[in-house]
Amino acid sequence: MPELPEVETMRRGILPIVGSTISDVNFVRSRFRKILITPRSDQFRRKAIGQKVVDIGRLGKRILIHLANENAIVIEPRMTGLVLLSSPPDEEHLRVGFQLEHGPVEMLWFWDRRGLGTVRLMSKQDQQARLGSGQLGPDALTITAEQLREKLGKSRRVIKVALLDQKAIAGVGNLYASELLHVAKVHPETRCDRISKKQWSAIQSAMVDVLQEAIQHEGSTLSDGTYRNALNIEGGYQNCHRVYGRDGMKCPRCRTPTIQRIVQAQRSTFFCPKCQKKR
DNA sequence: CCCCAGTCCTGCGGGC
DNA sequence: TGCCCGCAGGACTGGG
Repeated sequence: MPELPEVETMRRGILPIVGSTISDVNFVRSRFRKILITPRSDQFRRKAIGQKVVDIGRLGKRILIHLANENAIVIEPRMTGLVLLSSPPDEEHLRVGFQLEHGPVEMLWFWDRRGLGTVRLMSKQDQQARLGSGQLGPDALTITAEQLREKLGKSRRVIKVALLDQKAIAGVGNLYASELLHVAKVHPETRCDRISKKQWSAIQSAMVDVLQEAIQHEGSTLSDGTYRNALNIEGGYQNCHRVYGRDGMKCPRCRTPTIQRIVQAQRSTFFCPKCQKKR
């Protein structure tokens, strides 16, 4: 479930490798389906080995490891992927190992239990094609209320489902969509084209507040315990959730036990019907 | 354009 | 106790 706060925590965790040189790349054979790695191993290795890591960025739910040759290793953890500097939770789900030199650590791992994650080495052109505005919307931390309204304001989709559309806005996933709508006091089934200018501003500022707050707590580790930071330590934001996973429990704002779970686009949504009125 | 259902994948918890 | 099934939801795809 890594969303923007978890991926940002991973990014910060691996910042110490900036300045290191990649001395080897190994794709670990596992008994499971190979995760999606492009290009194939020999080409990947040729373009990555010997390259210095010059910066580590993030766009939405993707980590970008920028190399001196202007290529970038783009990691998408998806559901269960982890980027680690310390020893991984287990050996059997290790997917990629990057050996490093001239820096403080010797290895960067990509570990992924379910194997839905991807690791792609992209040229400058690939990055523009795959991460440009045609494919990925502005990052959730920097999009303005005006941009948000431009992107979604005419859509007939309901707001909670629309917030998950990475082409419109990058970084929000299922968990934080519920959380931010609760803070913004907007009902998750509100159609985008019925949302007022004032509400778009409330959504945008709630989004930034919730995501920043979650980053400060190093993300959310749910009961399956999968998500960890780069040092294999759990996040703390799960203890701060207002509505996610709390159906039947007390709303932290209005204090009445009204939190409800509904299903939208085959995904769980949690909200307080008292605080988040439908218009 | 939009929406929905199916797909990938593993681990888990509930029900019998 | 053991087995099966449904669920979790990142992104993507094909059909309507």
